[in-house]
Parts: sequence; structure tokens; C-alpha cells
Amino acid sequence: MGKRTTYHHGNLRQELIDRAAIVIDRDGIEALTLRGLARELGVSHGAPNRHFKNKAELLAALATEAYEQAHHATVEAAEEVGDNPVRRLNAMGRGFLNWALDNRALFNALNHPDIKRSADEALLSSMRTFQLAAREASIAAQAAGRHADVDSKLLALYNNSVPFGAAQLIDHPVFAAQINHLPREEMVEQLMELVVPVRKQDQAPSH
Amino acid sequence: MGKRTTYHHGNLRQELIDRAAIVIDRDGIEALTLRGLARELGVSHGAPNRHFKNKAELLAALATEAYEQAHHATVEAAEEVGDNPVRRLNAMGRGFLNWALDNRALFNALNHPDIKRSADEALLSSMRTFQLAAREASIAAQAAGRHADVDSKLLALYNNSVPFGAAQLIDHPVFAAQINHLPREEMVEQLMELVVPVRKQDQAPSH
DNA sequence: GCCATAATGTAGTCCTTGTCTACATTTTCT
DNA sequence: AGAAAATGTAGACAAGGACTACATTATGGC
Repeated sequence: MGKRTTYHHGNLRQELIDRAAIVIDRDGIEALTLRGLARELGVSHGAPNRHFKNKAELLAALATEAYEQAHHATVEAAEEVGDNPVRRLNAMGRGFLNWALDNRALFNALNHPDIKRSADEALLSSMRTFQLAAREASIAAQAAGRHADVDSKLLALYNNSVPFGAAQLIDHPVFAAQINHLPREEMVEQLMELVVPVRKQDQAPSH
Repeated sequence: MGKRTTYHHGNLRQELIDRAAIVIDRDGIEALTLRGLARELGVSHGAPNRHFKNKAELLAALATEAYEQAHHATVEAAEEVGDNPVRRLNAMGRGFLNWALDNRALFNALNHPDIKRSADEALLSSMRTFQLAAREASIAAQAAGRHADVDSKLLALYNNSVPFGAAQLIDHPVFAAQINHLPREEMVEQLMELVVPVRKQDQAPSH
């Protein structure tokens, strides 16, 4: 841990964010302290204040990284399935859900109810980038014929709600017991198949 | 506030829970303190400890009440629409979502990532009651022909994910901008219509 | 290369909070 | 009525957030 020879740490800001995610996974969000992070990284208790004015700002930075990662995960998943807009929308849901399940601390940061209060420009920007990609994918799929008759904003909400809600429920101590009999990848795929069916056909609304 | 003449408060435990919800709505979860609650209720700083061993236990109690209220709201919504299992499932989603939007603090408590760590028997019990009702409604609708071919546990996850995820997203500063043009009730109804269609027909899978 | 200045880390301080303990008051039960 | 349980109070202490003055290092103009 934290033993270093140089006076300056070199990369403290990013390591604070990374370590915060580890601590949240390990001990919970309530146990996250700036002083504790400083100890784990081998710097003095005041050092984190040079990078984050306060604790809320650290949370905001964590959430910013969360949105960036989520965006990356969804876009990458879409790229893997080619050009079909419906397949892309389906893939983005899977990509997001897989990312959320693999990065609980970041997903929690992204959903932290206080995040709205301390949102700075960087956070808002990462939110918008992520949201825009999700929205555009939904609109493209709709233009390709999926749920053509539904209000597009509402449809985007629906498409987004499933991965967000499922990520919440899947590691819920009571709800999770239902579904852990399925392999993760299989479960994610079947779930998204209910939202945006792609197995049999892409665009016809009935089956 | 909190001026009282009697030595004993009379109903401190419940008022701590109620006030906690108010504080969370007003100032955020990070701003919730036991001493602050004590001040607002006009009791000494140690009084809350008589009812909650620690802060986590207060959060657990808040979450317990949240699950009880959520259960009540969903069951009541189901009762209002009669016996048809598909209509009931649809109504429960609407009931939950409307409750969540009207009770942000309790919904946040119910989703607090640390809740799992401090779950006592009362909380687990309220979780199970709520989860069971949701699960049984999903199974009943499936028995009535809705998505008969899908794994029932996965289908229950899907049915639950939408209200949970939507409640998260609807008051999100960036995502919300999309949908606030619709009246709330209308939006909830249209959203659940996408998950469990009831307007045109109840049981036929195609439209 | 030199040095003014910014960036970054340290140590000390103050205030608040969580939690424990000893004690006070009230309610409950017999 | 009186013992025992429940509930509230006051004080103490450790830990954390946030501020300050100061120390060390990095950087950019010259």
C-alpha cells in the first residue's frame, strides 16, 4: 500500500476515485471516508482536499467516470452487432446491464440519490453523452419499425428502464434468489429479448 | 418544533422514521444525521439511540416501512381493477411506480445500496412479502397466457425492472427532461402498457 | 539553466457526528 | 405502592470533514 519515495504522489486524483470504488464494494458507501482513502493510499489526511473540495465532489467524480464507462460499454456492445438498429438497441441494453453487474460500485454511484445535488459540469456532460446515445439508439430502432406508434420519449424511457431496474434487482438479497439459477450472460440475453426481440426477426411488431 | 411538556416523547421511534424521510427529501441522504433528527424533534442527542442501535438500523427501519408501503400500494392498485390477472399485473406496476414517484425518500431507502448489509429480520420479512406479491402476480398473468413460453422467474424480473428503473430515471436531471411533457398519470399508464398491454386485449400476445 | 509561481502534500485545528456510559424520569406490571 | 422496564438526558471520546499555514516539488518564461 501507499509506500512511496517521492513527495508528490503522481496520480492521486485518479487513484482516489479508483480506491473509492473498491472501498464502496468492500465496505459500503456509508463507510467511504476521505481520511480512510488517504490512509489506504499512504498520503496525509488533507491530501484529498487538493483534488476534491469536499466529499460530494469525489462522489461526483466517481459518477462521472461511471457514466463514461457505461457509455463506452453500451457503444462498444452496439458496434459488435453491426448496423441493424434494432439489434443495436438490444445490444446496448445487454452491454449496459453486463457493465452494471460487473461494476457495482460505479453503478451505485451513478444511481446515488444525492448525485443530482452535487452535479458539476463534468458530470452533467457525461450524463448527457450517455443519455443521448441511448436516446438516439431508441429513435433509430423506432424508425426501423419497432413500436412505431409509441411516443418516442416514452419508448426511450422504457428501453432504459429495464437495464437500470434489472441491475438494481439482480443483486438484491431477496429478488436475486429467483434468478440466480441461470448463467448471467444467458439471463441478460433473455431479459433483453423481452424488451427488444431480435432472435426471430428484427422489425415486425408481432410474432 | 419539538417543544414538549412531558419527559417522554410518546412516539419517538415513528417520528424519527417520518422525519428521516423528510430530511432525505429536503437535504439528501448524506445530510441525514441522528443528532440532527434529535434536534428537529426536540429531544436530546442520545434519545434516538434508545430506538435504533445505530444509524444503519434507522435506515433499515426506513426501508422496512418503504417495502410495507410499496406492498400496500401495489396490492391496492391490483384490487381496483378486479380479477383479470393481466390487468392486475399491469395495475401493480402502475401502483408501484406512482407510489415511488410520490415517495422519493422511501423509494431511495428501498434502493439504498447499503441496505443489504444491515438487513434485519423485520426488513427481510417486508422484502419477502413485497417480492412474493410481485412474483405471484407475474405467475398468475403468465398462467392466463401472457408470455407463456418465457421462464417465469425471468419474466418476473422483467415485470419488476420497469417500474424500478423508471422510478430511478424519471426524476433524473438529464433523463427526465425527455418525458416531463406528459402528465404523470398518463406517462405511467403508457409505460406500463408497453410492459403489460391491457388496452386492446388482455391475453393475445400479438396485436 | 534559473527562478517565480502554481501545484501538490503535510500537520495542526476546530466543529460535528456516532456511539458509549452513568444517571434521571416515567410507565408498566404485579 | 413499589420494583422493574422503558425512555430520555448529559457528558465523554474517537473519528471524520473541512479549513489554515507551511513545506516540497513541478512548470514555464526568460
